[in-house]
Amino acid sequence: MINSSNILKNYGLRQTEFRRSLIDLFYKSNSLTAEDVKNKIKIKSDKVTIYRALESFEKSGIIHKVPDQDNLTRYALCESECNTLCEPKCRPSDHIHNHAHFICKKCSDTFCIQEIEHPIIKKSEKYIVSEIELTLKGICANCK
Amino acid sequence: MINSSNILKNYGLRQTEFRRSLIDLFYKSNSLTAEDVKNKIKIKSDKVTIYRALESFEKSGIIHKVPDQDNLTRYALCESECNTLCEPKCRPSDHIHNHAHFICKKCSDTFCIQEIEHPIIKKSEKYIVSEIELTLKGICANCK
DNA sequence: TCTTTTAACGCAACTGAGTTGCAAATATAT
DNA sequence: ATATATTTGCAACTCAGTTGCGTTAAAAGA
Repeated sequence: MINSSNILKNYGLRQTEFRRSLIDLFYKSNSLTAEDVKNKIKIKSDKVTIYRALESFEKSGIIHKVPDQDNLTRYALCESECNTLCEPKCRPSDHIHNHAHFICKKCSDTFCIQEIEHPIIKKSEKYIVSEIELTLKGICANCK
Repeated sequence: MINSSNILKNYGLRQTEFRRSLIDLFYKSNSLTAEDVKNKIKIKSDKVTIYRALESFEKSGIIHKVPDQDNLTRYALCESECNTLCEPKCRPSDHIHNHAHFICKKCSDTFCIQEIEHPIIKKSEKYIVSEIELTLKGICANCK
């Protein structure tokens, strides 16, 4: 069973109300910016605390960055495979990111699309590719 | 023949030393941020002037945004098809962007890869896709 | 349980990209 | 030459994200 206490424990992070609440929030959201967190989280806290928790969660591998419409820093737990791997623990390098992201131009909601995989890029002699990102923009189900 | 005066003329923009020089700079560069412009351009000018020229060029269709490593606003003339279309004039909607972008993690240089095309995304009932972005990150030819 | 260690927090002040308002300068049209 | 509309420069601002530092509190150890 996934719960915020276990996740913090598994990743060697401390149990605080705010951090448990932040993990719960991520499990209820497609993706979040620092401002989203500030607006949606029940436990009031300083913006610095929010930024540092996000940074800490990312370093640990609980969340990772996803593209954002307005060049904000946006994070997500993302795909179900990720979440599954996160039990009991997974490091950033363990994450599977071979899927596309969708950005809604109306509501800015940003989520993973499991059913679209990255294209296979054949090796080049010119450059070395270590990451591939495929982003679709348009109108999401809620907004259309 | 492409030259900065003609481009400004074609797009109905005014002939100023700075703007001619800015177009020349774009023809010599893969892509540029406002700061790149500030550092590389010969004609000294205020940052506001740089931002407004970039905005104006983008609206006209001379340049367009490309992804950036550090969430900065980055522009490029981009692909040869684009440049060709830009004679005598092309609007933003005329640009062909069915190609990938490469971002070098070492030097942050960002350029189009003509030889890699966007994957074909089949229509979904859930969401409407209006733009596709394919970005590769890694080490460029100069840095490896 | 008490003490020590160290992660997490909050406040204030800062940085850096990008923006806005406005007046002055200058390119183009008449 | 004069009127016009665009471009420029300065100052002041906004907003996301960061840094320094002293305090609080969770976890580890005796």
